[in-house]
Amino acid sequence: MDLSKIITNPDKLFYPADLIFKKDVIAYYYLMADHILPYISNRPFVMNRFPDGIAGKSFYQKEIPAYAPNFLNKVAIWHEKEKKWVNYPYVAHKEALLWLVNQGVIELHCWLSEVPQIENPDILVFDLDPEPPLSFQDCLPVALLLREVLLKLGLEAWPKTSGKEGMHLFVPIEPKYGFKDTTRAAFNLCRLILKAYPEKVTLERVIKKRTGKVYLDYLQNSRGRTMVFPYSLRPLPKAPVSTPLLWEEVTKGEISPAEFNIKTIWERVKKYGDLWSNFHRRRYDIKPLLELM
DNA sequence: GCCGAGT
DNA sequence: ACTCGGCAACGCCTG
DNA sequence: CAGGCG
Ligand SMILES: [Mn+2]
Ligand SMILES: [Mn+2]
Repeated sequence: MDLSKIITNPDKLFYPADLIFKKDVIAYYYLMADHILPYISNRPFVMNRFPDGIAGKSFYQKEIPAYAPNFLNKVAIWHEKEKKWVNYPYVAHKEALLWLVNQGVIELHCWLSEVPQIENPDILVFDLDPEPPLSFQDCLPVALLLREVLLKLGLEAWPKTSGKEGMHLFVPIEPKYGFKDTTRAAFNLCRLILKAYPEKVTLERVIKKRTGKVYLDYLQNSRGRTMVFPYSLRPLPKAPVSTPLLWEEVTKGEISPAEFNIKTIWERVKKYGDLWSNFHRRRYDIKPLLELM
């Protein structure tokens, strides 16, 4: 791979307050690629682009640019409302990832399904969004209860920080259901959590009704929605990283998401490697969740 | 980051 | 030669 | 139905 053919403007300032340059973002993804690719490979990718850094104008882009190189793959996805096909890029190797990063992509936003089975998600997600002034700490007991119930039903959840204040649990599933099924499965479990923790969580879609609660955003499992994937940088001061966690850390609660960032993450990766390295060893059937009534 | 339309 | 706008809807839920 | 939401 010839980086000099892929990278432009390496000295552009991307995180002004932290003196983090475009070349630092490129280097981060170059060095982290082996930990990232197992999770994002072959997933339809939505580009959230910051060509002038996090303080500049940003935009989302689904359609792969006409000028993209052949080594960036694409997949046509039907958009029902617009009645048209949209060609999404998907990453299959490091070179493709770095090309996207050079385009100003800072965050890794991917579908929960993989090519070619794009209509069958292989991840079920539990998206914990603490409504301010709640914070990451308030997600912890909710995440633990989710894990406990999932284990009782025979499913395994993998925790990470979102990089902001929230938390994500990913459950690897067999890609044999549709998005409506996985969304229903997530809803069923979230409804159970609401029953157990009515003071802590909410399923309300109207923001004004969420005050003081953690929003369990089960709709994040719908078709066309994306999630931030493991080891994604976030476009926030200090360049926080969406960081895989030990359940022991979730239990102890002595961590905060801001401590995992582009500068500090390497010490953690050296100590633990990829904490999700066994994520793909087993996939689960969501049937027990569909039967929760 | 790059293209294309307008000036 | 230069500037400037565009680059994203999807699909669900609520009232 | 229009509008909110992520
Ligand atoms: Mn979230
Ligand atoms: Mn959310």
